[in-house]
Amino acid sequence: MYEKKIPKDFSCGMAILMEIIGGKWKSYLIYLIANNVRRPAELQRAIPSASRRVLDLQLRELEFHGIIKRVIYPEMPPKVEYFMTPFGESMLPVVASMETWGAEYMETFRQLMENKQKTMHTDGECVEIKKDKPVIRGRRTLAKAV
Amino acid sequence: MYEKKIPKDFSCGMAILMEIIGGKWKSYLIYLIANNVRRPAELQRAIPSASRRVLDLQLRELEFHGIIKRVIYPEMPPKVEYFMTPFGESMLPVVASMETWGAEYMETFRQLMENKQKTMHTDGECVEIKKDKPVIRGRRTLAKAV
DNA sequence: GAGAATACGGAAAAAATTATCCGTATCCGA
DNA sequence: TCGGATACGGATAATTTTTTCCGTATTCTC
Repeated sequence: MYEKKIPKDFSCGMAILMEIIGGKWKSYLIYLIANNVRRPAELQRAIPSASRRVLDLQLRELEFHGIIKRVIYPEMPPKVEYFMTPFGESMLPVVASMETWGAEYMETFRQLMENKQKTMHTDGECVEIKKDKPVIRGRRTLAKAV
Repeated sequence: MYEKKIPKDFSCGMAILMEIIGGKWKSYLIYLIANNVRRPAELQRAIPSASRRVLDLQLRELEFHGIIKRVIYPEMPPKVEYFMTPFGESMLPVVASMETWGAEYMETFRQLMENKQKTMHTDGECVEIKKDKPVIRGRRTLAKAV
């Protein structure tokens, strides 16, 4: 594993949760494994936009953190399956609530971002913005304004 | 803001939530602001391990994502306050559940990590590990074992 | 026997995030 | 008038994460 240089401080709950599910695909992996998608190749097919390598790495980390368990069947061709540990299962409600919130506010979020886009790329007239943003944003402008 | 090169896909709830609170200190900031720590300097004092710069950046992003609102009082010396937006408040229960889970399992997690440490740095005898890990971990070993 | 599937790892490049250090400006108090 | 408080931004370095591309090995099918 990559050797970290900046020590981490796990004195608060969020830090721990983030350490565990912070990776780009980890929450997907947890979700999938909890829903019986167990084998590496299946997981890769389920998340095609992720490279095989990262999924591997993140699965290792989830295993390292005690969230999932890797079971190897000594067969040929190789067979591996992942299972949630009890510790991992304990976090499913949290993951679910995160997913639920995100899904519920997906539209809100998208529309918000769309509006930003508009006001950011329109070089012609971003009137409302020009009205207050400079005053709000710039230090210099504020100074002048006062 | 840093211009991203890999487009993001917000088709799932987790991705949205992560986009919003993924930053290193964002959840702290949300927590603090929701608990009436409003002014930039206060926030910085509350999170001394974070550099001023990152907090600024992450506050900008939270504002950009519609989670908090920045209110400028045109005074001298400068005064700024952050407030949760309704959208931001809607995510407080989720943040709370994340924090709660993390706090609840903090000890579990720490002990787990401690054990890993032991088995990783003991060069003398990590007997249990040697018994099964190599078989589990290495491809080659498995091949031989079969 | 070539090519698919299974599973995995190393090395290096690319991308993203965070840290560090510099600067701006005003005001207040010693 | 100097140091500290307020608040902020640019540029660059360091760190971390993710991607890409290479390789290993076995078995089964065509």
